[in-house]
Amino acid sequence: MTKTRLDAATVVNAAAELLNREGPEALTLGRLATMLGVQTPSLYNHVDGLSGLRRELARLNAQRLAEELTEAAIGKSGVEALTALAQAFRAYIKTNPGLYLANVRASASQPPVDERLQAAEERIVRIVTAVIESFGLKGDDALHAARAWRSAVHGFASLEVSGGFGLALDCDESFRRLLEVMIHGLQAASSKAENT
Amino acid sequence: MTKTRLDAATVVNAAAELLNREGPEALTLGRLATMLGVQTPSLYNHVDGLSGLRRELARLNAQRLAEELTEAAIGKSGVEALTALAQAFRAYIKTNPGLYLANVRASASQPPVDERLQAAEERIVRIVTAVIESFGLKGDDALHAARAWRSAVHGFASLEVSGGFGLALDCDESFRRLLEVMIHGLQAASSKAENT
DNA sequence: TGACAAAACGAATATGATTAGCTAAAATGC
DNA sequence: GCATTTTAGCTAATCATATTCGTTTTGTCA
Repeated sequence: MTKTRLDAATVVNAAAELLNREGPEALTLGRLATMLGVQTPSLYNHVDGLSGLRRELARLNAQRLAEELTEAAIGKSGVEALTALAQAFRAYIKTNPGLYLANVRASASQPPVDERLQAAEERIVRIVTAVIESFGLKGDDALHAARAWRSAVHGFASLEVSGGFGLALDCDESFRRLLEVMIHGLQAASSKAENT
Repeated sequence: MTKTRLDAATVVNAAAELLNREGPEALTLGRLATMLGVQTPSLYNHVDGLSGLRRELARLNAQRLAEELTEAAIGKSGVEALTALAQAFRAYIKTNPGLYLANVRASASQPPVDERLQAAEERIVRIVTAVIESFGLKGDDALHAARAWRSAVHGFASLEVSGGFGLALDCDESFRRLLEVMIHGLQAASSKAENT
């Protein structure tokens, strides 16, 4: 077991783990360096400071999520695909709460978005839209519906992991019902779109 | 116009404004002190450091939101109330993006929650639940439906202000359709609950 | 007016991010 | 295999920010 040298991926993965385990306050270059058995300035050989690290984390988050969603959707369509996608989405956020929530920020500020981040985000949109289309919606109807579906699932899981649901009411049951509501509503939207 | 002395409310309001205007990075005690024409340590007379300030901001956010929702729901019921509530919720987040998003964190960590924060959060849950009940749902059915509704609206507005909707597709129209989907789905859930 | 309490201040300290310059190890080219 | 070049890592120094302390100023009110 020889001590291998650090690389960017190792640094970013360790940062993601720290973020998930101890939350945003804990993500400090010092902590990260200790975790990796190295001095703080050495991290600058692999990431562009704290803000560069945050950019990498945003990319990692989008790529991991796209990965999970892709896998969940393979070989399914219609209601089955929509349900599988929703469950994968929620499971991802529960596994990566810190990483996921760290990337929900009031943005519209950094126009030069990372290329790989943008690619992964487009991939996510494409997967969701494709599944929605397998549901009978096309064009802008599908895009609006994809936004609705994503809002519901993202919103539920965000509130869940951030403790927004105070009450002692079963979250699994709530999620099941949310999906029922969305599927009913989308089916109605789908019928309506056909009569046009 | 004599120079009035500072108080806690002024400090917290200024912090909220800074957060909304320039985002979480910009919220620093130094910036805040400059903004208020005072030296940094003076702020400690009014708030308990940066983490105390963040607690106050969480409370302010919940109270402002509860306020807006209450006002929007007055004198309405059923679909009309649900729609008004959703629009008020979205409008609130668009007006207070920094303040709102700063309080979506992976928590479940600080058990000694501020009393006024908790009161305001309960108030929000009560308003939403009451409106859902005016829709024909009772007991746990109403609570699950309230979670669903809140997930959808919170999710939509969060994604909207954080730039999560990349495409150049009208957000107002997407929101209108999201509400249609939710209302359809909740009506279906309501009919189903009646046959029990 | 005089005493008390609250607010503000300057100075000092601690932590964390960042930069610079140096060294040693690893990769590369011959 | 050896010389050159690149790269990772280090120490030391600097900067920004949060926080504490003791003191001074400023309002309040008896």
